[in-house]
Amino acid sequence: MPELPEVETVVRVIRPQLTGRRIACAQFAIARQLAPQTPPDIARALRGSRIRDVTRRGKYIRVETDRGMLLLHLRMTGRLYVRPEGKPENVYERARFELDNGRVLVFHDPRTLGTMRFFAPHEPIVPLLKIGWEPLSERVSAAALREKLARRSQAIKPVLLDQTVWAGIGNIYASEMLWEARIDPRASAARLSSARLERIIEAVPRVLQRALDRGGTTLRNFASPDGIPGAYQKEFRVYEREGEPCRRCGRPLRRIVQAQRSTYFCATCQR
DNA sequence: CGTATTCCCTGCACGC
DNA sequence: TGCGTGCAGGGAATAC
Repeated sequence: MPELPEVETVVRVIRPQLTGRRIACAQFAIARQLAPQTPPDIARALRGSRIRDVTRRGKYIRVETDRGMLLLHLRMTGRLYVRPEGKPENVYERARFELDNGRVLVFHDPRTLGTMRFFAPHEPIVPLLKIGWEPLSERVSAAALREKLARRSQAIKPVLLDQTVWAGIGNIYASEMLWEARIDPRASAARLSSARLERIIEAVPRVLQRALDRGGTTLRNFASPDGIPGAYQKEFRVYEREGEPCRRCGRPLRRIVQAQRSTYFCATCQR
């Protein structure tokens, strides 16, 4: 379940391992993860390319090469790491990129929900065109947020998951942020007061930065490419804490389902 | 346009 | 112990 802090952690580890390296060979096990492109398409495009940089935008990872950009999304169970050359370590290695230094970049993904696409130079990166603010680097005003939420009839929690508002927020941090901001996840996004919008604007980067400082969250399968698990799950205020006491008021936390996803909150101090 | 629904996929917790 | 069931969920596609 990589969200922004987990994806950023991945990028920080693999970036120095990849920058300047040449991709000697690319192999893909599951064509669907590349659709509408095909394994030979992307393999041909990447063979012999030089990696210039590895960056993040929202939950996307950009592997920028001199031949174009490989855009990766880990979805739920994707992992990226660099390992020594040799046999696949296990059956979940869905893509392998052999480097010019005897190492291999691996896209590891049991559930195969992750995606990979290649963009030629100057080709529009469509998935990134409509994506929203970068929570850790863009300062947002209450007026701008109000405008963005104006025609949204949904509750604020599902709206926080919409990547065209802020990019990088997922289900875990959305609940955590609303607890931090003391806002009811069921509140109508379009009708939030300015004071509440300001609290959200503060909580969004604060929660993500704290999680990033802990190396992200490790629940079932996330680990950074260097194998170090995240520690933010130890600081969950609400996520997966149904029935446990609120750390602010002591009342038992609740779980509800919004837009087919679990939301955790305190009905007493989130208003 | 926005919103709701379905689908993709496998590991794992759970109950019997 | 073994097995079936349902849930985990990001984003695309689809229907309305």
